[in-house]
Amino acid sequence: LSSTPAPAAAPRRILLLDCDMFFVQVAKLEDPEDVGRADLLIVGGRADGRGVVASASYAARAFGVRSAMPTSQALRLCPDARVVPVPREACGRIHRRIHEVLERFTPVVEAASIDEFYLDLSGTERLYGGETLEATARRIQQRVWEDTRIAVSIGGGTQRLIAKLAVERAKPGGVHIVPAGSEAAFVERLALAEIPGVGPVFAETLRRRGLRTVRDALVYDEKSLCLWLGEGRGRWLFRRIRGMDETPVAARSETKSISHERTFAEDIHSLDALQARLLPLAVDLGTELRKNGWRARTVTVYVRDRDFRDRQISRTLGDPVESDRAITRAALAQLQELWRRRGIGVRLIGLALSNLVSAGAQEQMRLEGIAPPQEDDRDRSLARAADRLRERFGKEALLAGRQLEKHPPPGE
DNA sequence: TCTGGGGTCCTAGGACCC
DNA sequence: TCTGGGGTCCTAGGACCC
Repeated sequence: LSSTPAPAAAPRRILLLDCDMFFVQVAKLEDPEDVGRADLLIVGGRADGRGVVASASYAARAFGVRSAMPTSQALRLCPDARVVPVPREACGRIHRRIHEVLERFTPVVEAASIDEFYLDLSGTERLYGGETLEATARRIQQRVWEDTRIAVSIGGGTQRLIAKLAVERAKPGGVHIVPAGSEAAFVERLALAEIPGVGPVFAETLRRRGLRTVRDALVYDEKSLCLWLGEGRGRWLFRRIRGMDETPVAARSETKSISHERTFAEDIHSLDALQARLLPLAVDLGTELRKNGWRARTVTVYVRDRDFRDRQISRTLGDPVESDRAITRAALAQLQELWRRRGIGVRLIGLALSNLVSAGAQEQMRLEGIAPPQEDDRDRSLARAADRLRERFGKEALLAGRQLEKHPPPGE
């Protein structure tokens, strides 16, 4: 170890901007079914009742309504609430507009989710005339409101973890900055379950060790924590409860996987019916894959059984594929195998594509004659032709013919 | 009470190779 | 005759987040 101390780096200036009850705000702006003025508003139901709350207005929360709660339960707590579906398209659109606004303040913007953005303002002190981080945060908040009519809360500090914890203090609609040097003291007051990344299961593991608060855990050295929790989680927790988090803010890395899943109004008890529900997922995912210029090497089919058991089969193909034909063929085979292993009522089916590669960059280096290719040029051109037709005539134009016969589109 | 949909990351075991 | 390590890739399951 060197005896010369490294020069102290200037503390970073990181903000986390969090849109307050984002789905509710977007729903009110879009005003479907005239819910703009509804006080008691729940976003995220489903007509068949098998839905959960994505977001609820503060007035509805006063009745005990919470995110991820079954909508049916929420309506028992708050019978007068209006329920609307998540306005997906609008959420994406407004997300992108907020992102654009933030990029005017710093190029280092990371979208952490649909409604959260990290900003690294390190090195902008001179640009902003020595303005405090708090003052900058308030200007950003004001500008987002003016340009998008979305109210946001902002937390700030020298690290992502601190900004994330601080924003909880800022809600609703405020700004909370943790001064440099007081990170450890800020974290010390918390319960372990409040640390991002400590979920219900981990919290219970810690509780069984007698650890409930950060203070409880601070007395143990790294070795003990690693012994109890394993190397990875022990070290992770040791650093987190001291407010240590060097993770940089960076634009999100490329997408790793894409997936679609569908929960049925009623459990499905036949392989035929399951296959019919899998096909549109495959076509939608294939379309998305090709639109982004990707190919996928791994296909995963998963189900949630009637008894809430989740099962999956994933297969990695010899070559990455992009055609509906190849995706569908793999997916159907995997579904059959899932059904063979346990043919019980199914409430949800899902399909995921991962191991994504860019179709352009993919080297054509496979060894001929080892194994038949998963798809050929004809499959790929067919899929692309189908994409063009769907673009012109709508999604229903080309769903598998069998599909249309069994499930005719609603007449109008 | 009766549990959505979209993701990321981690772990552990087995296959396979050197 | 009894049993190496290390590395990578794949698979299944699960925790966690919004």
